[in-house]
This record gives sequence, structure tokens and C-alpha cells, in this order.
Amino acid sequence: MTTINDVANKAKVSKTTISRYLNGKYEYMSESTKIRIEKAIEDLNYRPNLVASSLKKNRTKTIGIIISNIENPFFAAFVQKAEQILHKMDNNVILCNTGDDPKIERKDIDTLLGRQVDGILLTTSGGNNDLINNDLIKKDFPLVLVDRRVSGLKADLVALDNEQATYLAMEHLYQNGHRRIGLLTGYSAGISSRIERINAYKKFLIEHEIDTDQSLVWSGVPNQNGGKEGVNKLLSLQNPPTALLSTLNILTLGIIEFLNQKNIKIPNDVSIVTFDDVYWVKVVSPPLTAIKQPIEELAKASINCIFERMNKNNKPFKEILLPGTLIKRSSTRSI
Amino acid sequence: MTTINDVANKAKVSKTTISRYLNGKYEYMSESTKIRIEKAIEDLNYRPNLVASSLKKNRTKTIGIIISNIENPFFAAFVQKAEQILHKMDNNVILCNTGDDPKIERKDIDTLLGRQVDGILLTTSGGNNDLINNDLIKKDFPLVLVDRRVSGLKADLVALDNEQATYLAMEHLYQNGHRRIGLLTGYSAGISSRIERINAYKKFLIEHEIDTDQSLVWSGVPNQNGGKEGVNKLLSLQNPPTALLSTLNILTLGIIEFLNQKNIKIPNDVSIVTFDDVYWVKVVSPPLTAIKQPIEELAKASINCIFERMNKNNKPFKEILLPGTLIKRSSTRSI
DNA sequence: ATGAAAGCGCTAACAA
DNA sequence: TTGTTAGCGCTTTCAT
Repeated sequence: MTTINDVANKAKVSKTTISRYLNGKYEYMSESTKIRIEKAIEDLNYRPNLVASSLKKNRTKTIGIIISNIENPFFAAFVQKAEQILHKMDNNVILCNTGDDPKIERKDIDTLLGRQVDGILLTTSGGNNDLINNDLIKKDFPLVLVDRRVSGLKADLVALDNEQATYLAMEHLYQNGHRRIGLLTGYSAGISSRIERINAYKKFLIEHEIDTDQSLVWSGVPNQNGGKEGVNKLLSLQNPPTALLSTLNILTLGIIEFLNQKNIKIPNDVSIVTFDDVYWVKVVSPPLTAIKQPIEELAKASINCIFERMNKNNKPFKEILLPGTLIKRSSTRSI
Repeated sequence: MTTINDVANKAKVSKTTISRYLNGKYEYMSESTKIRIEKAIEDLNYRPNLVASSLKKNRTKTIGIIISNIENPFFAAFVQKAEQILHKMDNNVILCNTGDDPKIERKDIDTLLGRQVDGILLTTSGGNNDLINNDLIKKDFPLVLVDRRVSGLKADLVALDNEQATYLAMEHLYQNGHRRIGLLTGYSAGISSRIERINAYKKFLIEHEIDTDQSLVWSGVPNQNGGKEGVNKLLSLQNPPTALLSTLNILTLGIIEFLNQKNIKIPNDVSIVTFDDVYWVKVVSPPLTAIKQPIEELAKASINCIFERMNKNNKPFKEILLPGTLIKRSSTRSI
């Protein structure tokens, strides 16, 4: 392995000078030494050891990103954007999938801290509030909550404006004459985005003087089978809904599969609006009306936020709620 | 920040002993000190600095994963599985998306080496063969090529058996009476999987004494619009294909969108087989016949391979080709 | 069964 | 304009 010492020897300068060169501190450096160093580095194919430099500088240029599951295209897109931005800033990302399992999340937080990451972007499972509060927030560790808040905890948050987004969907259905609207969501278990979407749904109904019928709300296992089960339940009701709002793209997959299998026609038999304008919603037939999240903006805002936090940590906490957009397609109809 | 020294002071032992404790070297350790250390760690909420330990041990417990794009559900599933396995082994992953841009890939390799990752799982863009050869392979750096080989370079490889998989698809179409079969793929530009699939396609045709008509092969930009363009080209031919084989799930998306828009019916007007049994192919109507890659096995094999390479580096290179599976659905028909 | 001391590769005062 | 020196937090040899 070739180290800074080897370069120093080869270039006939001290390693301090090499270090200065590597860190772009050219202020007082003579042109000739600069050239000699450059050549030595080239000749030796030297690559600075970032672990050593991290130890010394107390900065790793690494951001931890903790999400539920990278197979969810929403998170995939978020991570893609985030990594791209961070790459340009010479930062790397350590990716952690928790599967919304608090035990895994706990271990992820622990090791990310042990690895001295400069900051964490966290989509929490909701099951580690104490740890997050004690070991991150109270210690002023640079943290940005993404997509989900932690109940009762003050921290920077970057997320979709779930109330606005839900209203967008509900408004659309309402204006098309729908009054019995079913809602499908995942077990809330402390996941704020899910709770907020349900609450907004209920609030909307109340504001529009529609009876809130608890049987129109299904919440269950957030996967494809869950979606099937949910839509089956809702459509089996005595008085079934004319429209369905799926708040999770993963559920939507199951909903569509179920409707196809049962030959229930969208939108004639039932209208559908789904959260997340993921890339496949326009290839199902008919293409789905969707609430699009501003994923790139979420990624940008999260990274801005974490870097601000890293730089000075005395600012008040921010809450950045970004609006969703309604993409109208043909899965909804007027009745 | 609390360090190993603080724990040593608190537990009234030397930091050597603490270090032994942290590394599970209990052999000669008295029960009483063990307990005192445990308590001190607990009291101080001490978390070992992994950067320091990495520097000393020359091992980071970090694997770099370089892929083209995490938004491709194939890679998302691969990374998900890989991260899950590595997590259990107390390893973390640094994720790098290159977008198949060799410049980005080069920088990723550089920084991963600088960060002293213990190994790299690489899906190469095909544009950095020299770098890969000189800085990784020749230096015996633990490397596993995933999904794509590097032409002319000897290294461990874990990938789909592209010939077998392509044959599976072609056999299926052939047995259903198709003789004019169109192939859609992305620009090959050194990406071996794409080349292998085209070659297998041609080989199959020759073996079955079917004229290979170059106009039935479309290769272009590997995205949704590419898919649209490709299917449009192929179906506009004088003598259009009766079946289409899409070797890229991203292209398939565009193909389906195009066919829906033009109201061309699958499988009556054209049959479709797609590579990658990604989660949405069964929700399009009709559900798509797909070649399923053994993603979990690919992830397991890659990780086995990289750890073997890390442990002893004198073994001959392995080439692990895993078979695909044909999932028959209703997007193909007999003619 | 435990500790002292050297050192991993780098950076940053401070000195010259 | 450059170098000397101490030290980041840990592990490991060697000693006891």
C-alpha cells in the first residue's frame, strides 16, 4: 500500500506539504513543488486513505440513508436523486433498509453513528422514538426526518404535504360525483404519513358533510396481498364504494391485480386514485390517476437541510412540506 | 464524544482490556471485569468509533455496490437482498449509481478504494476496463462482477445465464408457432448482458433455420421512450414480427405504453415476452410472460464470492451463471 | 488476566 | 514557502 509518506519521499517534501496539496491549500505553495507532487502522485498511483483522513478530520463525507425498502419505487427514486446530488459533493451514501422493523432500524442507527457518518436521512419505522430522541436529537446529531415525522419529537422534517395531497385526490373524486370513497392504507403503527392521510380523508368527508363510514377504511399489511385483501373487503360491502383511494403504491399493485382477476372494470365498476406516480401506473389499463410526489425536490430539500444542520446547529427546526400534484388519467370517472 | 479511554477510566482497567471486550476476546477475562466494563459502556452510552478501528485493522466492514441505476427494479431487488445479507454480517453498503456513465463509474471506483472498502460488487458500464484491470484485478482487490462481464478481463462473475434465458424465451415463442420474432435491447456499448442476449437470439434462429433478419433487431436508448420507438419501428416493418422479446424491463414499459396507446392488442396482434419478472408485469393486461432472474441467488452468490475473495485471494476465478425461469402468462399465444 | 507502548495514515498547530 | 510534532481512537505485540 502506498501512503502519504511514499509520496512525500518521492516528491522530496514533507508529508505536510502533500497533505496541503491534497486538500487544495495551494496558497503559499510554489509551482515547482506542486508539479513534483502531482507527478509523484501520478507515478505512484497514490490514492489518499479516506479512513485516516476521516479519523483526523472528524468528518467522513458520508451520509446514512435509512429507508424502509429500496424496492419501493418511491424510495428508489428518492435514493437515486439523493445519491446523485451527494456524489457531486464528494459525499457517499451508506444505504440501510429496515423493512420498517424497529430492531433493524436500531442497529442501523447504531452502526451509522459508530461509522461517524456526518448526517442521517431517516424514514423511521416509528418504533425507536427514544433512541432517536436521546442519541440523535438531544446530541444535536445532524438528522433529517424524511417522509415521516416522529411523534412528539422536534427535528427537521422533509415530507409530502399529506393533507394537501389527500385533499387533491378527494376533491377530484368528489367533484366527479363520488360520495362513497374507500381508503386503503398500511398498518399505521406510528408511521405518520399513513396516519395523516387517513386523518385528511376523514377531515375532508366531514367538511363535505359526508358520513364517515369506518367500514370504508381498510388498513392492513402494506404489500401486494394486502392490497388484494383490502379491495376485496371494501368491494364486498353491502353498500360498496364507487371509488378507491390507495395511499400506498405497493397496495395499488394488489388492487389492480385483484380487479383484473375478478374482471371488475376500472373506472366503470370502480374508480381508482393512487398515491405515487410511479413509472408503471401509466402502463396498466386504464392508466391510473395518481398523486405525484415531488421526489427530486424532496431529495434536494433533505440534503440542503442536512448540510445546514451540519454547518450550524443552533437554528430552529424546519418543517418542509412539499405539495403533491394530481395527474389525471382514465382510472376515474364521473358518476 | 466518549472514547475508549473514558470507558477504561470508568471501569478501572486499561483500554487494551476494553478493546478486548469489544472484540469478544473474553478468553482470559475475569467475570468481574467483564461486568464492570459492560456497566461502564452502558453508563456512558459508549459507541466504538468504527473509523478508528477500521484504520487500525485495515478492514472497514463495508462493501461498495456499483450499479447502473437503483430505479431499475432489478437492481433495487438485488441491492435490497445484498444489503439484507450484509447487514446480518455486520457489514454496510455504500451505494453508487453510475447511470452507466464511465466517468461517474471511475470516480466511484476511486472513492470506494480511497474509503478502503473491503470489496466491490460491480455492474460495470463497460467503459473503464483499464482502470478495473489495473487498479482492481491486478492488485488482487476483492471484486465481483455482477450481471455484466468485462471483455477480456479475468475476474469473478455472477450473472444470469443469458444464453439459457434467451433460449427459454425463444423456445417458448418458437413452440407457439412464431417465426418472425423481434428483439428489443439497449445500446450494447460494451454491456455484455445485452450482447449475449442478442447473440443467443441469433444463434437460436440459426439453429432453427430461420432467416435472421437484421431489421427485426432494434437496439436503442434504454428507457421508456426507447421502448416506444423500438416497438414502433418493428411493427412498422413491411413484414412485422408476430412476437416481441424485450430484453430490458425498462424498454418493456415503453412497449406496453405504446401498444396501449395505439390500441394494438396483446397477444392477438402481437405476443410479448419480457426479461425480468418485476412486480408490475402481472398487473398489466394481459399479464406478461416473463423471464425471471434468480435475484436472491445472484445476491447470495455475489456476497459469497466477495467474501471468499477477501479471505484468500489465490483461488482461480469463478464464473457463476444462474439460470432464468420462464413464467408463462397470457401475453403470448399460439399462431 | 491485564497493561504499556507503538503505530495505522492522515491533519493541523506551531515553528522556522 | 515548508517542516516538525503531536495526536485522532483504536488494536496489537510484548511484557508481566
